[in-house]
Amino acid sequence: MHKEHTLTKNQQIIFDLIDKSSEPMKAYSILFNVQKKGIKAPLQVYRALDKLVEIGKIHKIESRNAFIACHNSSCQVAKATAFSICEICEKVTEISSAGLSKYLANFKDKDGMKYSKYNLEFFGLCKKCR
Amino acid sequence: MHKEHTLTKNQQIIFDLIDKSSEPMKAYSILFNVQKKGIKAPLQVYRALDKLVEIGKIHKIESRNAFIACHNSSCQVAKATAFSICEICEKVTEISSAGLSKYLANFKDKDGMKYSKYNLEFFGLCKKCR
DNA sequence: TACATAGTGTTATATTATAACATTTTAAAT
DNA sequence: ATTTAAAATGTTATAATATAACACTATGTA
Repeated sequence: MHKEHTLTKNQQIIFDLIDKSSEPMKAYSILFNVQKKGIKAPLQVYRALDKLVEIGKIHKIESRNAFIACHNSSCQVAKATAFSICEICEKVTEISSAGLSKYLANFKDKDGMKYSKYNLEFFGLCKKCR
Repeated sequence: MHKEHTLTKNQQIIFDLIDKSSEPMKAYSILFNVQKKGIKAPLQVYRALDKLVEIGKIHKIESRNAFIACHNSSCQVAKATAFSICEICEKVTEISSAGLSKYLANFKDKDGMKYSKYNLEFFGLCKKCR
């Protein structure tokens, strides 16, 4: 469960936009969409994005440089994320699997190193595109 | 095991550089380093990088926009990659765990979707930085 | 109130990556 | 050896992604 944060005006505007979107949004597409609300510069977008990622309200899809809203209460504040990505239609879905999170949270490498955070991106074809 | 490819001149120059590097290299740092060998433009670098990634000789660390040579014969041609990343010194290590690759290669989500490819990045502190 | 922390607005610039087009090299198949 | 198709190259220009630096404002709290 997310710790509750009161979002600031810019954060709220940008979160709402991403949350309503059915697909991951890129920073400059976000910028274009919020210009009518007074957010004019890339930095204003990136600062809000950084904060939203930090508090776990959104996630960055690293392989796509794009952002989606978090809909997974078990992804402890951006620390453990997993996504499936369709290589044709680019649909991205957050994976919510207790088994997977448990496996990865407990994974230790050969040196016995335990990790505080991970990001996993699966690629394949979604139902529609198969 | 990698299918053997004969690298072209540019590919070989760029692979050698990355392979010798003890840390992931970024595209423009690569460019700077190979300019004395006649590779003058970003596109020449990116094309070689694309090909090297495609054939599995190097991997892209998505969260860092950087490239490392593959030292893991089990990462079937760029289809199944896992890395550990130190958040302080930025040291990146390719993870070679039969258990992990088996688990992820066989992972199916709720829709029974099976994936053809994945990339996993773990974050934490390396031995030195702890 | 005063203080610290976080957020904002703005301009400029750095960094990462691709488009488009002409040419050359390579490998394989006659 | 010659043709041919695919891959790679060289080049200029530009697109897309992201941060630096600085002045200022809002917010919470001691």
